[in-house]
Amino acid sequence: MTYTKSGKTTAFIIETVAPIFNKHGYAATSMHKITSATGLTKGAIYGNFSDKEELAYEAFRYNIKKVLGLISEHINVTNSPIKKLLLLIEFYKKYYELSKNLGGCPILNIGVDANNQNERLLKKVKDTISKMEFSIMEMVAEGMEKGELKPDLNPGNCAKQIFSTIEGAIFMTSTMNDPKYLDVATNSLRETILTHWKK
Amino acid sequence: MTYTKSGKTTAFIIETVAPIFNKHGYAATSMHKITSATGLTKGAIYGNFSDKEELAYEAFRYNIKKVLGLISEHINVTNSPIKKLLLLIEFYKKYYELSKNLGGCPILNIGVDANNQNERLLKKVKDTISKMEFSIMEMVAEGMEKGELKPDLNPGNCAKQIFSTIEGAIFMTSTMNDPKYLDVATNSLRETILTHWKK
DNA sequence: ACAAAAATATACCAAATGGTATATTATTAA
DNA sequence: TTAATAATATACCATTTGGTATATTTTTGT
Repeated sequence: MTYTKSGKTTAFIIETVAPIFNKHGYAATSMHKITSATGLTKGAIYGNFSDKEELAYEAFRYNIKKVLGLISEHINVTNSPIKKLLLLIEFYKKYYELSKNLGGCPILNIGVDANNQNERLLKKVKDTISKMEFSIMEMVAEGMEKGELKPDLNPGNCAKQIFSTIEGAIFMTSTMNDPKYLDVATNSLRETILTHWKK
Repeated sequence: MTYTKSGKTTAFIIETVAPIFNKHGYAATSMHKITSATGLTKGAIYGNFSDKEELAYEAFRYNIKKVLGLISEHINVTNSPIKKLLLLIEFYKKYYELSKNLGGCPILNIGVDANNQNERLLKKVKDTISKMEFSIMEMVAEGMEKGELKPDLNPGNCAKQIFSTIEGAIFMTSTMNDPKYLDVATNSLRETILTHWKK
């Protein structure tokens, strides 16, 4: 087998740098931090990425891919839409621990950091949010079709409520360093689904 | 009358600089931005503030004072705790417009920005959140005492839920540039209060 | 094993960074 | 009005910033 190095360093840099950008934001992440964290020189970094912005962009993509992967994994054990919704909410109960590895929630951190600062990154955050919101919306809609959920729900609003509530709890929990907020929020969402949305 | 200039420039600098720090964060707000925005020189800035951090700190304090002032103003037209809660929620319906002047929500923006970056600023954010949460908790507790709210509520959890939900909606609305999230969140909170918390 | 190509390190750059010492200008109280 | 004082401007500083040209090393296909 012809061992190929191509792409390996690129991936290593992204992995290493992803939590740094996520934790400290774009402006506060210097090239020096990046070289010292990776143990590589600027030559290596700029040989693999055109500039700091591309690095930040790829770092965000990496983090999102990771989170979305874990979510699908956790959710796709059932075909029932309502069960999927409940599993999604359950996923975020343990999200505080997970997000510590990532350096926080990428959507929240980069969303705030890139706003009014980096158009391209902000667009990527927006696209990610839209995508996740759409997935939740589909679950609700499918739940209505299958008769699991009440027929008078607004799937778009439900999706907005779920995602917005979760992001708020993530912000509070990570700012206050207290998992209680995620607890309260996920409990409240579960109650809403079971006692008001469920048919 | 002996006109005194003392403190006037200090106040002017804070006012001018507050939305900048709020919008761009600490690291991305350079002293150059500050001097060009105020039309003053570094001499004037450093004559009034010891360093950049103090400026950022005072800027946050200024923004918070502004927001808290508007909230009290909006809420303190009644003595009924439940009405106060509903007015609080109503206040955030129009918060998107308001926050544009401030350069976003200071609690959200500085909370995320200062996390893992600036201990002193983060502490101030935490204190502010605790304070606001405590106020909400008191409203709920008083509502229970006065018989406006059901007696089996957990005031601390209620406060966490309200504040957390609102911050999430602010994040989503300002990131997606769509007031819909604040709409959905405030409607949902109002419903919860009126149909589940109200006696 | 070897030449070509790809990846990385070194040494540098101009510009920007936060901050300061000192000169200059405004303001103050007498 | 004037001398003292407070506030601001100017000119400077060392350090750090993101980035690059080029030299060196590694990896690759043969």
